[in-house]
Amino acid sequence: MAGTIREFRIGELSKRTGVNIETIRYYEKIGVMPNPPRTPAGYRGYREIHLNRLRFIRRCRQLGFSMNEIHALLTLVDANRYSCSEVQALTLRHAEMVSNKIRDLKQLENGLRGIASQCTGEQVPDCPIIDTLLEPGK
Amino acid sequence: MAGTIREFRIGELSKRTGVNIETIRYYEKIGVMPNPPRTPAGYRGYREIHLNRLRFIRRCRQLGFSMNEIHALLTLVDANRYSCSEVQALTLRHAEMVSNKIRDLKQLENGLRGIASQCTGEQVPDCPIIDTLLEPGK
DNA sequence: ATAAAGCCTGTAGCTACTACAGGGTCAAGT
DNA sequence: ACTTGACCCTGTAGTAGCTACAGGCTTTAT
Repeated sequence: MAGTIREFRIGELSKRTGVNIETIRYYEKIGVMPNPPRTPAGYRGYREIHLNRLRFIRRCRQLGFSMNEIHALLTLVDANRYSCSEVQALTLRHAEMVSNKIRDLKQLENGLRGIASQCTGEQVPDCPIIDTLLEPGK
Repeated sequence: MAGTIREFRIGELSKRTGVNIETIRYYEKIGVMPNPPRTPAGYRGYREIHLNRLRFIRRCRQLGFSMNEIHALLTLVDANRYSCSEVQALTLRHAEMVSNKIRDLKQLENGLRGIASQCTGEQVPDCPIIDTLLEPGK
């Protein structure tokens, strides 16, 4: 019983991870997922190890890591010579980028609400938003 | 003197707006910038009107509007039958999207800092971040 | 006269996928 | 045995919003 390793197809991998089939094949092409063994008919045969790896990737994506960053993480993991501090550094660097983006978006939102608040909201063809956007000056 | 309309080339338009040359031609191709008149040699000839329009577009982009949204705004402006309330609605709709994005990114940042805080930061090859990412469960 | 700077078109590349087209394979039902 | 439908395969093209050439013409300055 122990030792019985069940293989499954890409469709099952897709359903169990929530990553869609084309995306899995794409991950294989760009090298973040390994080339799995094939059946005689050419079907990909996956195992638990692939499931874990794909979940790892999916979680990283949900955390907003780029494929490059994920690649870096996986390289560390694959080499089995990653150190906690390296991974932490990568993570915090990414968190910095995220908080910068938040800051930018907040400014942007303020800008938008600011110009929108100047509108009367009436049905007149003369709008402070448009006027603002058309103003000269770089 | 008044009435002397100076034409200028794409390079000058680019410098005065901060939008680069290829992007200007791209905007022309997708129809947000008009086809300008050409010199006999085929050079594009721009005037103040183009400058204003391009600045409008650039500002919209800085405010995070998609090209589709900009297209919609410009169509309203071009038809000269826009109403302030339409423009305001479009702007507020966009502001909503921005604040949603901010909310998502904040969650994301919390997630990242949360897992990073579990690290010792030491040079050991065993990392709670990696462990977390490798955990089973969809 | 020539060299440099500027312009032209058109195509390919970037991210991270998604959506086909056109085909092969497999298991179940008749 | 045969057919149907679900599944899988490869490869290409599309998405957004640009950017970066390649290869060639024009204009300007020396």
